[in-house]
Amino acid sequence: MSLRQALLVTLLDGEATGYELSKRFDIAASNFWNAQQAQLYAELIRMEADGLVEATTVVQTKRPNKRLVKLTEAGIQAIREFAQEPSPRTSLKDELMIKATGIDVSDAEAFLDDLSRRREISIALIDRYETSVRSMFRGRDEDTFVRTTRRVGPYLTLLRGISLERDNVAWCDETKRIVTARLAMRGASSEHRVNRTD
Amino acid sequence: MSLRQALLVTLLDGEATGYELSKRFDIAASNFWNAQQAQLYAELIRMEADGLVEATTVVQTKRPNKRLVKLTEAGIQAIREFAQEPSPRTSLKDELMIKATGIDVSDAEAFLDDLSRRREISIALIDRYETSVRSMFRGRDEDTFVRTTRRVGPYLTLLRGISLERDNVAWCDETKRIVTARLAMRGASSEHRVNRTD
DNA sequence: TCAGACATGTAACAGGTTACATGATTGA
DNA sequence: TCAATCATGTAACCTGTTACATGTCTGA
Repeated sequence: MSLRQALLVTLLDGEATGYELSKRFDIAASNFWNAQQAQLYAELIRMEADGLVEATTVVQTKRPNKRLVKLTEAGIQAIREFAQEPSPRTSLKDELMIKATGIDVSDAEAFLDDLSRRREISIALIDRYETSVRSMFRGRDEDTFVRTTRRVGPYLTLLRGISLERDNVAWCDETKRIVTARLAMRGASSEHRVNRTD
Repeated sequence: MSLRQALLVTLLDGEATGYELSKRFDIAASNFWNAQQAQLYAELIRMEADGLVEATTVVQTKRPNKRLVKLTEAGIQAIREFAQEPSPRTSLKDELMIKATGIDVSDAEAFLDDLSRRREISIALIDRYETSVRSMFRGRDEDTFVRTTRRVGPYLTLLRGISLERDNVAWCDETKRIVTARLAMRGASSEHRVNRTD
């Protein structure tokens, strides 16, 4: 149940509506957590019942009414308690890796398409994360930023996101190289590949 | 429902019992998928019903009987069909990143402990993955291996696993540096930190 | 005029986790 | 003798996903 904790730390950026939170989540937390908005609204209701957040309804005339959610002292306390427990290892699920494992029995073309799609997504994410870093720095260099900012947490996760996506790009390039080389070979000389003991 | 596909490609390494599969999964698939064994046995039963795998019961006297599971033609076909569909973006969930985001209100010591635990795990995984690569290569260099091996898929995912864990180590080191620097600062000079506009 | 942003929720279903049940064999 | 390995499964519970419901405002 760490969706709850993910929401709590996201609320450190200030109060928000469920709708805003789901966007903030997409931008700020996208490199380490994900959630559907249906799940998010449900969890917010439970968090309110447990006293971790407070909600005030803002009546709007031109829009549906909204519920502004903010952290309570108990919510901040819950973040501190969570920090005391050791974290399990990252669990990741990447369908592209399943396909990579099965490449030797599958169609290489479709896999290469998937690879280049993934590469583009990663490039776009790097750009987004780097823009976030620049706006956090506000002209300061890294050292000054780290010494003077009130919140360094979001910067740490952005660093991880950037290196993760750069690595993704590098892997896509390397994999494309290997898969294309084998494709080219297959056409050229199938006689070399008979009776291998591999 | 890609646990199914993850199991299918894992079975490309040859037939196995559910028990063996769960271990193989831990070793070979741990850098891109995870599953509980309860889930795995249940899925294998469904896969058998769908004709993707065949199971034969091996009677044992000194051990409980076991069911050897292997891929059918339909199973291999299912891998091919899966490869045709585009993959969604990776979904990752990393509690350590939640803690990093909340570091500014939490206890830094506990976080640093978690960091060094994570670092150790990553170091151990790199070692394990590199051993796997060496045993795959069987003395060949990368280029020769790629040109002559029957299955390059597992190598591709190992490459991703190695770079992922190296990156993890680098992030842990960088993060430790930043967090310790801020810790040291806090004690030294709180007057510098009053009335910042940040 | 039409898509997309704003805004909150419910219901049904699918997927994943934890605990339990059973019990012999093997190596430290 | 004690923990780990081999070996398969069920049941209860928790989490996560998809589809649906509703309706206005704003900008292209």
